[in-house]
Amino acid sequence: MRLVETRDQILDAAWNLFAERGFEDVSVRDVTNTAGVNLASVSYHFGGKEGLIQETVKHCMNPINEYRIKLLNELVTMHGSVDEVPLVELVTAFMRPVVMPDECGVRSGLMLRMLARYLIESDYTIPPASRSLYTEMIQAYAKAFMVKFPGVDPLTLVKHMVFAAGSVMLYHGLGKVALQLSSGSQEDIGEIDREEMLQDVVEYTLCGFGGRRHNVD
Amino acid sequence: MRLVETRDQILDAAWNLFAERGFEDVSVRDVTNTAGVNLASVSYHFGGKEGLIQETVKHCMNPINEYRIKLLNELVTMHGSVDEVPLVELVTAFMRPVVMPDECGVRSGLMLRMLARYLIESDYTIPPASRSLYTEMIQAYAKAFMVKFPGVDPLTLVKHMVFAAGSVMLYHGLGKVALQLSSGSQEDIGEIDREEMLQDVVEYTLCGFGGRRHNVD
DNA sequence: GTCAATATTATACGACCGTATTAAAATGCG
DNA sequence: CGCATTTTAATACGGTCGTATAATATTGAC
Repeated sequence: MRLVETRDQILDAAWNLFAERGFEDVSVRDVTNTAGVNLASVSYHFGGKEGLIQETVKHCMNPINEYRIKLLNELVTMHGSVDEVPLVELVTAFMRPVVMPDECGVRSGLMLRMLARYLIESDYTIPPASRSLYTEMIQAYAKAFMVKFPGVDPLTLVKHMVFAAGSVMLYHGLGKVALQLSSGSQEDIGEIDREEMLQDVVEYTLCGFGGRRHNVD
Repeated sequence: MRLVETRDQILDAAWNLFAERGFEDVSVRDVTNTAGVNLASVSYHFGGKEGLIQETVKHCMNPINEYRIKLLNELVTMHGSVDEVPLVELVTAFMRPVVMPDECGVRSGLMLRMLARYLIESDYTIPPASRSLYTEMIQAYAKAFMVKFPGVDPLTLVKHMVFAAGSVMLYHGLGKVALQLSSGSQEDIGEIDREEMLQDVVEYTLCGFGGRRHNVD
């Protein structure tokens, strides 16, 4: 079956190029040349460039949110009920798919970058093909956090989820720069350890969610 | 003096257009038409599109970091020494310029969006014209946080600063969406109250920096 | 093997892009 | 005023873009 191959080759090339250089900066010709297929294939399979973008983002975003839901469900069944799931595991389930996208089939650390790109360039609009899943995910976690923090305003919890999602967004890119600058050294700091990063951001998020101020000063 | 007017008109138009639609998506013609000046003015005053972008970003980024440094200095002189500045005020000084850009002459809430755009599209590279100021700012705050947390690994503190900066980045855009989704309602939630947002994100950041876990479960 | 459906290719079209060139106009100074 | 400098304007150029069209090739069912 040739049809599947071509379509997937295009998506594969689009994924890498879009993530690396952005949607506007990559031409349909760039994609088809990289994929080794004909220019017109994009129109045929995706209806045009915009369709290709939507499909590419969907193939990146949906597995993340599916993985989040899966992890949450696993936690609930494992501990019997939502309110028995430790907060740290809840937060980890929420963050892990973003830091470790490979675990849900989303390759490469370019994922966050492409997602950020799309969100910003599309006026923070979740692509239609991913919206219902996103809603489901947000609501599931919101409900879980509401169980853990019965006294806290639900809106505040959602805000914290957004803060948490944002925290990790700059880490891949700016994090390296900032770390480099602050340490004063010019040499590249190299790849960031993902497990350590996950632990860091979970700890940080955990404190933010906890909502209690540390007793310094 | 006509020269200043034209240059400023271009920067003004570029600011709005770039923030709203992105750098790639806005043509030099869009800018000059909006500004009501001739197409060639951009080449003349900025050397080309790239020069215009750099200048626009600089005019948005530098005041933010200058304001951050200014607030920090004020706090130090006010309280006598760094270690006497309450942590909450330190975090507020770091966050406030980003949430309230108008206070340092950076108009409109499009600032964060344009900055995010630029950082992502430029591979998280701070523009050369803003780099030294950025470095100065990061190092000043890093030093201050090190005073407040003498036992904490400096690298961890920088990470927390990056987390904090990221937290607020999605709030303008995705925050609205998420809040809307989670509440289940379809209607637009309207403009976000900035003072409330600052308070929220400061509180959240404060907890993250505190590094102590809340005693839920 | 035939044939309709599906998939791929080659190619052309019109539109818009960023920049350079050249001329016109405005400005500042003696 | 007169003139050199700076600024604005009109326009042309080469290139690339996304898309549509038409022809060719491949597939799968009978």
